[in-house]
Amino acid sequence: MFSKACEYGIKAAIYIAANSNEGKRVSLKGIAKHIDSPEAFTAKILQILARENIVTSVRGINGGFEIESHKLETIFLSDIVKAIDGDNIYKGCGIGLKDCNELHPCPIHDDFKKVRNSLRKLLETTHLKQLALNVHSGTSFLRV
Amino acid sequence: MFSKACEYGIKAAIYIAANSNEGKRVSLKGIAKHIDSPEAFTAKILQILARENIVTSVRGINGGFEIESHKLETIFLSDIVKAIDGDNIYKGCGIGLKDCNELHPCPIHDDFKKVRNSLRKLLETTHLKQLALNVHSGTSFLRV
DNA sequence: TTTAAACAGGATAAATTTATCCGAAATAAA
DNA sequence: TTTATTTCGGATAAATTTATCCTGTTTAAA
Repeated sequence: MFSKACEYGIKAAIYIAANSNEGKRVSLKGIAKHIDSPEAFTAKILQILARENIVTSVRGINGGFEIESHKLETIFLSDIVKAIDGDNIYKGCGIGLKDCNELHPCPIHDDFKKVRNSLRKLLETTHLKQLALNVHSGTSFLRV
Repeated sequence: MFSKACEYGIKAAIYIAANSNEGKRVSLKGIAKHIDSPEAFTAKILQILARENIVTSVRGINGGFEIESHKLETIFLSDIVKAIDGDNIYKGCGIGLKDCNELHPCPIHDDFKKVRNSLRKLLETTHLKQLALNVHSGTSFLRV
């Protein structure tokens, strides 16, 4: 569904969000450990999220990553997916046609439109705060 | 969503189905041309579909690929996707956790379950005959 | 029986994705 | 100011996916 990079990105963002919600900044090392991802690769992904202003990075001692708390409810999964994988997953044609649309549909166009739309809606309405709260309360988990 | 190989596989299967429905056998060359795919790579994918008894291959002059007509309504998109990409796309966890389930859900488990289920249902209820008929009638298209 | 058409499948190459390494830059604390 | 910590970002490597090539086998027709 999503690329590995995107999966790491989603997990990392949720972990950072859960901590930022408590005023805690977290380091790359801590993130990689908690979401069970390769450290250096995760660094690359966090750089993308930082460039896109999804997370804030701070260098030096006691540095790390955080998300401004007022942003927690305005960053949606779609923002993260779009930054890393692009939006083809919920916009493109199911069988990869360049020119697939209502007037010129591929054979599975109508069926896939529903799935893709429900995916898009989900990603565009799920923000980091709700995910972070679930993790924090122990309702859901980020690893194993 | 699907791998390139799987996209080619779906298109090829629909094209073969549309022709088999009219009693016509089609060659690799003809398939690749009509679905706009690389010939040698498409051959590999058709080998997979042949091994899985989804399509029948015939060697030699006038050979090619066909699908037994009685099978057209019993081969579903899920069979093709499963043969090429496996079923992780509509069974696995959205963020790649090994042990994600109701009792131990990832943060996006519930939301994704719906999308994945609708995808699974779609793939498991759409058979080749209906797709082939749409292509044949000009209601939908396989390329460009 | 010879020939040409067509798929099978192993080997290899190209492209992309995933992952690692390392020096540079920034920053807070000693 | 020095030092230790931590992210940044370029280079490189490993793994996977996508794509090509070539030889062998099958088959029908000449």
